[in-house]
This record gives sequence, C-alpha cells and structure tokens, in this order.
Amino acid sequence: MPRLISVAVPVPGLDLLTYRVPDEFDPPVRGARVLVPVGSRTVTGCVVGVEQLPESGTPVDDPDGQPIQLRDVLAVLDDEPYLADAILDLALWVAEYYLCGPGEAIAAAMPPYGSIASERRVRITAAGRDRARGDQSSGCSVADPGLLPGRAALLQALAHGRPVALRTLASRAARGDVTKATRSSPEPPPLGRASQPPLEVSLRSEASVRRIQPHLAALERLGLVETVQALRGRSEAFKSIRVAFLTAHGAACLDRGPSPRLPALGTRQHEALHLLHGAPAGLPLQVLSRRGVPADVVRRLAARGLVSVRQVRIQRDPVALSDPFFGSAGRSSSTAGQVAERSLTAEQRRVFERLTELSRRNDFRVALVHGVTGSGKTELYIRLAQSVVASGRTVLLLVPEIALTPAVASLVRRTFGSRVAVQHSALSSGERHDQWHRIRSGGIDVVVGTRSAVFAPLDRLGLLIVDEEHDPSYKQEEAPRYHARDVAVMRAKRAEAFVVLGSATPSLESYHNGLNGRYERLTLERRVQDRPLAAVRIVDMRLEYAEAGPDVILSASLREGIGDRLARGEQVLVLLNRRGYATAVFCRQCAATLECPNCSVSLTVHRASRRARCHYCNYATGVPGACTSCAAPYLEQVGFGTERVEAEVTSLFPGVRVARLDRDAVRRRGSLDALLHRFGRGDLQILVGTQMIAKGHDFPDVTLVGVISADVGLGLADFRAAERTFQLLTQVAGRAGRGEKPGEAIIQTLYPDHYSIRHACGQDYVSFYRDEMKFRQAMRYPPVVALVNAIVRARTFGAALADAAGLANRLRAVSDAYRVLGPAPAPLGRLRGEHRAQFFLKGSNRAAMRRALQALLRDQPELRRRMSIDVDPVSIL
DNA sequence: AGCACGCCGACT
DNA sequence: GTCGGCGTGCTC
Repeated sequence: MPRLISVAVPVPGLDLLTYRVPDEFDPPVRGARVLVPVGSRTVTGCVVGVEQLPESGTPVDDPDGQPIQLRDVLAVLDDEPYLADAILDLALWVAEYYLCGPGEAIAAAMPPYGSIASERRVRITAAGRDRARGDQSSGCSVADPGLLPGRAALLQALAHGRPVALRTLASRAARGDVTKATRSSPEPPPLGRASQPPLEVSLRSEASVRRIQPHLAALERLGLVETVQALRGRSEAFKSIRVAFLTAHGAACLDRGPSPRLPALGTRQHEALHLLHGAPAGLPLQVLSRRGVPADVVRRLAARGLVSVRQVRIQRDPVALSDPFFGSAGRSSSTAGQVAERSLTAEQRRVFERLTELSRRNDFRVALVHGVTGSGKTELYIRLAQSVVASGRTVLLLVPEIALTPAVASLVRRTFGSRVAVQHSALSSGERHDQWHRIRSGGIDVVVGTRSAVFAPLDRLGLLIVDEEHDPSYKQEEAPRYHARDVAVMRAKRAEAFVVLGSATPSLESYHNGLNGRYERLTLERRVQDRPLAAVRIVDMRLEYAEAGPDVILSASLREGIGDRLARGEQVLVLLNRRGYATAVFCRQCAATLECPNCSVSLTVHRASRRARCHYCNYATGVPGACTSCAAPYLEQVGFGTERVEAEVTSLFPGVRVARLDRDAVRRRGSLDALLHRFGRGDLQILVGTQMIAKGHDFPDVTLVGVISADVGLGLADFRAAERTFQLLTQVAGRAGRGEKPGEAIIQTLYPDHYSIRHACGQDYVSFYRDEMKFRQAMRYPPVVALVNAIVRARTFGAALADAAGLANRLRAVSDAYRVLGPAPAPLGRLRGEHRAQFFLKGSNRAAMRRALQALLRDQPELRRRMSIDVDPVSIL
C-alpha cells in the first residue's frame, strides 16, 4: 500500500499537498525536503506530515468531493530533517497566524540554496538551426519572410545551440529589442492624452517572459525550437578552496636533502616544499602564490607525488570581512572590549540580577527592558547571554536592519569568539548559507541577526533578545507578513525560553503588555556614568519663516549650533526623514505636479542622477523643462530631502567634511560600513541622513543632533504616525552626548505643540504613552484592539472598491465578533499601475477574525491574487 | 508564483 | 483566418 506524505510547496497561498511515496523510496521524515511535481513544473517542498493511505476510498478529495489523482514524489533530498520540528512548527504557526500559505512561511525559514526547482529552457532544433543559418547567409536584415521578425530574432538569440532559460531569453529580447521588432509600427504613440502610461516593462521580467511565450510556442509548433525542463539549484553551495599538503614522499625527500633521484627541482619548488614542511595543516594555493609559489609550480610538484592538493570546505566569514574594529570606529571607543571589565551602575546591576534570575528558571517569560538611550542595554544583553551560554543553552539576538548588525555582531564576537553566527540581508547568499549550516550543525552558541534570523536553526534555545523592539523593520512588509518580535515571543513560548525586549521607546503594544502583567517591566532611567540626556531645543519654523523667508532649511539656531561644534572639533548629525533633492515638481501656471504614471504619488527629484523618481515603483524620468500637462516653462521644485540638506550644509560651511547616509547613498554593498567607519574615525564632521542615522550608533564625539522638519510623517494617514515621530525624535536625540561632552538636540518643526514632539523633547515616554493611548482608546486602534488590514487590487478603482465591498459584507455577515470598517480607497490609491481599496477588521477576538478570513480564502482561493492581508499591520500606507 | 487556456479586438 | 494582449483558474 503506497505511503502518503503531506508537503508544503513554495507556492503562495497553496495549502499542503498530498503525494505518494513510491515503494522504492524510503519514506521521508518530517522536515525533510522532497522534489515534487506541481502542475507542469518541479519544486522543492518540505515534508510536514507522514501518513498511511486509508484502507479504501479516496484519500484526498477536491472541493467538489471528486477524488484527486495523487502524484508521486520525484526524489527525497534528505535522510534526516532539514528543518527541525521546532522551526517547522514555528513556520506553520506563522502561516496560520498571518494568513499565508504554509509553503510561503517555510520558505522564510529556509537558507539560500536550500531549494531546487525546475526551469523551462528552450533550445534550438536542427531544423531551427538550418532556418537561422539561412537568415544569416541571405545577408538581408529583414530575415526569413515566413517568420515574424520577433520570432526570427528569438531564433537568432538561440542560434548558439545551448538551452536558454525563459527569463534570460526574455531579458535578452527586451535588451535586443526583439519584442519591439514584433510591434508592427515603430512610430511613437500619438501625443495628446496618453491613455496608457508607459509601464516600466523592463522592471517586470515576468511581463517580458509572458510576451515571448506565444512566440516560442509558435516556433515550437514549427519544430524550430524545443523545450527542456532543467533542474536549477546548487548541489554544492559550500565554498571550497584548494589546499596543498606535503606528501610522505615529499617529506622524505626534504629530510634526505637534495636527492640524486630528483635533480630537476628548481629553487621555487624547493621553496614550496620548505613552506609546506612548516605547515602540517597544508597551505591554500592562494597563500602559496602570494608567497611567490605560482600554481603551476605546485602542479609540477603534485605530478611528482611530492605534494597533494585537496579541496577543503571553508566557511565564509562575514564578521571578519566587515568588522569595524579592524579600524577603530563606532561603538568601539566606548563599549568594545570593556564589557567584561566595566562595573555596572547600581541600576544596571539591579536589572541584570533580575534578568539573570528570570533566565535561570528555564521557562517561558518575557521581560521588557525600558531603558533610556545610552543606559547600557547592550552591555546587559551580552552579560545575560554569557550566563545563558554558560548554562549550556543558546542565544538568539535580534537587531533591527543591517545598520547595527556589524557593530553588535563584532561586539558579540569579541565576547563569544567563533561560536557566533550572523544572519542579515546584506550578506551574500553564500555567506548566509554558510552561517545557516554552521548554526544547524550545532557549533554555534549565539546568533546575531535581523528579522529573518528569528528562524535560525538553533537548538537548546534559552534566551531570545529583541533589541530596539519597537523598530518597524521587524515587520516584513511582504508575504509572509510576520513581525519578528512577535514570532520571537512565540518561539520562546514553544521552546520554554526567556525573552528580553529592549527599547528606549517601547512599542505601545509591548508597554501595554508590560502594564497588564504579561511582560515583566524593568526600567533603566539613567545613562551610564550618569551622563545627562541631550538637552533638547525646539525651533518653531513658523517664526523662522516669518523672519527669514520661506526658503530657509537650517534655522539660525541650528546654523549657529553647527558652527560651534565645528569650531570645537565635535561632530554633528542632521536628520531629515525624506530622501532626494526636491519632493515634487510643481507648475506655477496650471498648478499640476509631476506624478508617477503608475502610482498616486509625486515624483522626487534626485539631483545626483538628474532624474525624477517614484519611491514606490522605481519609475524614473528626466526632470522636464516644461510642464507635462500645460507645457508652460514655469516649473518649480518644491519640498526638500536629504540631498538638498547636504548641499545646503556644504554651501553654508564651505570646506566642511560632510556625507549623506540614506538608502540612495549606501546602495552598494559595504558602503554603509565604510561610511559609518569614516564618521566614527572622525574623517567626517557632519553626517546628514534619514532615520538610518538614528539607529543605535554610538559616536562619542557627536554633541549636536539637528532635526529638520520633525513633522515629516505626522501628516500621514497612519494611526502610528505620532508613535513613529516620538520614537524617531527620541532615538535620534539619544545619539548626542554619548561621550564625555554633553549633547544637544535642535528640533525644527511647524507643530511645536504636538504631543509627540513635546514629549520627545522632554524624553518623557510615560507621558507620551498616556496621551497616545487616549487616542488609541478613542479610535479603537491597537493595542486596544487587534487590527487586520486587507487591500484589494484591481484594474480600475471602481472594481477594487466593489470587490472590497463584497468581501467586507461577507465578513460582516459571518460573525459579529469583530467590526469591519470600509471599504475605502487605500492611502496609496494607485500603486504600480493597480488601483487599491482597503478595509479593516477590528476586534479583540483574534481567533474569530482569523477564522472568518480563512473561510473567505478557502471559498474564494482566486482572491489570493488580488487581495493581501496584513495581520497586526505596522504601516498601513 | 508559474503556466496553460480561452476570449476578444485588431489586422492581414 | 491569425496574432497578440489579457483575464482566469489550477497546482496533490
């Protein structure tokens, strides 16, 4: 009787599928990977359940009760679980809680190169080759009269004979304008009303694949090309290097000295033997060549049997590569190397003792460490981790985004040596792969990583730390839309481990849980060494504009403040949470702004690239000289971003060493590290940037932080706008005065009386919490209720709204355990060419909300394509 | 997410 | 008719 397994496949929204295991296979264990057919392709799935075929009847029925013809597993890739039960179960919980498919959630827990999938490739046939050759020899550029030009071009692109993946072919076609050639008329679209805006097709490779598909089908029908299914994936993702060893024979020759039987050894060959003699573990060929022994010398020695060369698997080491302490930058000057020696303040000691006590109970608990910026939280984390590792359990330390990871990682590395692994998105796939396998093999005590590291395959987990737990980057904004902090808490619950959430500005959710007793609240009110918090000064920009005109960017106070610090050789951070040079291009004649053709936002001017760009879909166009709607030449660039502030600072303080830190400036790998390094070393005096500069860096020479337009974001239609603003201002003010010298923050705003700005100036979290909770209570927003956001996409706005209304009504009819709000236009009414409507579910009965949505998706699985559901949304924009 | 299928308007 | 663009449904 055939055995059956249920398998999670990496197909969005698909539930578990059941496959038969052919008798000749050993049945796979839960957590093993299997190669299975799905439709017309082959994918890597993960075994979630192993079952026996029922005695008779139909094992699996489709929704209409018809039995499904089960297919066979093609291959079993693992003898033992690839994903441990703990990880697999955690991923399945994520799928359930965040309403995504099990395969999607499991994919988030998989390392790079963990999957193999089939890929359709096309290859030219003999007949096709004849035909293509005919084209070339005929010499005329208008090829084969029997073939459309596009098809002839595709054939030419395949003429070399090797199978080509569709994606590759499509991009080649897009570049080589194969598809353009298929368009009958080369004339540009008529001017006037451009009803179809030019979607940036090249960005959507899926679309270009789609475009060539029918051409290929036609060529295949003609017998000119054929399709081959090839498995793609890397069998050996580990990196290996070639290492030379002295053989016994070689060693003997050396001992005997110059042997009459080996007269032809050159000096370099001798040298090589000597070098290898001193290195019993062998020497990599790379090292030998650096010491003057080229590879061919080694090869000759190997041919004589004096030396053997072996492939040795090595670990890529991302920490060593990007360790800022190879210089002397950033955190190093105040914390690194001092963790062990420095004695704790009385307050730190009290908190540390309590944390240690809680961690020793070996059960599930959550502590919220609410400590002001600079109160030494990182130090506590590391000491606590030490004590947990000493007790034989492992530690997972989550940090927000990559900006902080290298600094914290190398600090941790200094404490724990090589039993530390790092996981974050800026690592190459190869590095992440290596780190993942190191963790899984059990040689790791501490993992430091960003969001996705919450799935790190650590065993014997004793402690999970979520640093800066309020940080929005813990929320994944695409499927699976999980929140790493909440997944960490769930993981700890299942592993009976201890969780520490730390922040100077806790999320309202966590603080609320602290007050209601679900989390234990521990407070650090003072900075280490009793350093004062930065003095905060508000500059009312309404007064500034009245005095100095509407074009002022840096207020008189801020200019003066910067001048003072520069004179004293101190450093300055300038925050503006908005990228680019100008935020919009505005026509003074017809009042139109230059908008993205695909999204309902204005384009941002980037000066460096001389382009106007959409920050949502990446559409870019040249900055026009005249209005695109009325042709008037009176265009004005309004609003400003970091690029403009950088230019302003440069012109106000000629000769000052200033740099910009935002997503545009650090796109290249390693440039973020380099920039932070230069600033930490004092090569730069001023750093202008977005919220990236606010995140946890420790630069002791920064004594002034300036905030331009503190209210960016307050106007957004997001119920977390005030919380975000408060957090950002408090965090960035915390960057000042971390060394010997006291710090100051100057905050420019149009709303000096807004409570989030007022309380941030007083660095008064508790008052902010109280005021913000009044708003959340009144409006019934989290953490008062649970919130689910659903966005429905459609071709027209009317269709999106109508579909959303239908769904909202169905949900209302199912249960009254929650409220359904909407539908309404989504804040970004148009995104990437699609219209969007949204509705919300609010209620305190999460299970009821989840069940209703699950039922909806079960009954209308086609919705998956057009609706996205966000449980516990962090941003509703 | 792919991928196949089938409909429909445009054009030869 | 044929071509090509586009929406829809399916995947054990």
